[in-house]
Amino acid sequence: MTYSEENYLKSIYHLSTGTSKGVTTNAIANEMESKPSSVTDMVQKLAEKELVIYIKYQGVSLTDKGRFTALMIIRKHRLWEVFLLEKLDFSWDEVHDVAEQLEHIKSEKLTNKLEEFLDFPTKDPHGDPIPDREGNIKKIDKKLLSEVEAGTKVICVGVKDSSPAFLQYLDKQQIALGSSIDVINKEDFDMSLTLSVNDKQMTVSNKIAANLFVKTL
Amino acid sequence: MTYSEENYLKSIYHLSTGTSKGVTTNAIANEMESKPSSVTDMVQKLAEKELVIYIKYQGVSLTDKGRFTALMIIRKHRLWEVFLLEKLDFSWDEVHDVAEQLEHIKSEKLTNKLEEFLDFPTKDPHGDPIPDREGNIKKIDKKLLSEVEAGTKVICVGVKDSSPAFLQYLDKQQIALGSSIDVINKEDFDMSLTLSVNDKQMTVSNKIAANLFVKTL
DNA sequence: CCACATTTTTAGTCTGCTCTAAAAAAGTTT
DNA sequence: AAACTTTTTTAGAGCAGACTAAAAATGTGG
Repeated sequence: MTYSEENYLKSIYHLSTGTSKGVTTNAIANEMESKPSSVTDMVQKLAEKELVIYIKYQGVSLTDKGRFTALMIIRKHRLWEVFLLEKLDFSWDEVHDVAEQLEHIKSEKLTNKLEEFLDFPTKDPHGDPIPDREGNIKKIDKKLLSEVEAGTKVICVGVKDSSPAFLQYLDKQQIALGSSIDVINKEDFDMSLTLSVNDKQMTVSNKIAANLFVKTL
Repeated sequence: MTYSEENYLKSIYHLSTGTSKGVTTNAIANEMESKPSSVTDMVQKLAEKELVIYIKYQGVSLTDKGRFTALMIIRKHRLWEVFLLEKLDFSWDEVHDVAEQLEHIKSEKLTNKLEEFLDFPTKDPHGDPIPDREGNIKKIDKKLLSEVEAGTKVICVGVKDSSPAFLQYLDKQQIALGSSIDVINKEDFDMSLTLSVNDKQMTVSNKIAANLFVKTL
């Protein structure tokens, strides 16, 4: 299994959660910042290895084997993110790029020992669930902060946009995973929200709220 | 800098310590389990990047830039070995293969944070010194156990052969880094040694003794 | 110092992954 | 359903890294 094949499987996995239809070559090329023709090539190779099912002009979907492989890569990625944040004091926005490299390290023992060392975390620093060693992944019920009614108390469980700019904004506002958020008011005019986060009052735009996942209590 | 280029630099570094002459393509091919013609190709590429000095038919040597790069890879390798052994409970013989992958992760911040997390170790689990972030590496004065006179007390500081078979043998005999070894007798006939290790008496062959580095007190 | 063996390089080929440009299929409009 | 647009695939080519086989340089023994 090459570095490149692993990245394709990961992208296909991410694109196929939520839809039951096949993922298009264009979508994959877009996600991976490559070209559709390159995707076609690689997807044919993955189909030969029985990691995906590929029907010409119809898109791609993962086989059980392919899905498991993808989940193991995601497992590694998210475990390393936890390690970087909790043990090495990386910040929320710095973990992704390094984890992108670490996810390709091949050693089942390493992955499982790391999981143990971290005390079997179930979520990564962005609030996404970590698959277990059998490839089981829990769906976390979460909604966007922008969909919450005024007067509701919620807890921050993740982000939709994980760009450094957004994550740094959240750091600055002291909004982190697990932060308790009280929606005080929702302005009809621009859908901006007045919040109370850790007893500090603030106003955030609808764009911010539409990128923050929360859990109602 | 590619994965492959890094491995070449590392090999050239290891082969050039001890000799002042250029390293031959044959020696590199041998070390890397590849072919001399492949080495010639790569070495020319490294010379263009000013990482090595290469004179046709005369061998290769590292430039300052190349040596620094090699030392940073070795630094990462050895820090990861310490991490695997101390934090994840890997055994002496299991660390190498995984560290071989981890040494290629590109993030200066990761390396330095890892070093800090491990409390700035100066040696890896095989007793080899860890270069600091400026590329300084301490020479450790050590001799082979086979060269020690009978009646001398020494401390185990490293291994010459680091094959799993040898390391597993040492584990079984409970010989580890830092073990105190008392050379009780040296048999003239076959040069085998009678030792006292942690108050346990044992006999080892000359071959064993010729692969164990020790420090006299 | 010539002949032979060894080492090292060159030339040409292969594989994996990517790309551009062109062709083919699918989807959309009217 | 024909004409047009978009998506997707094919064809051909490039680059990195490795290899084999052959040629060139070096080293060595008589």
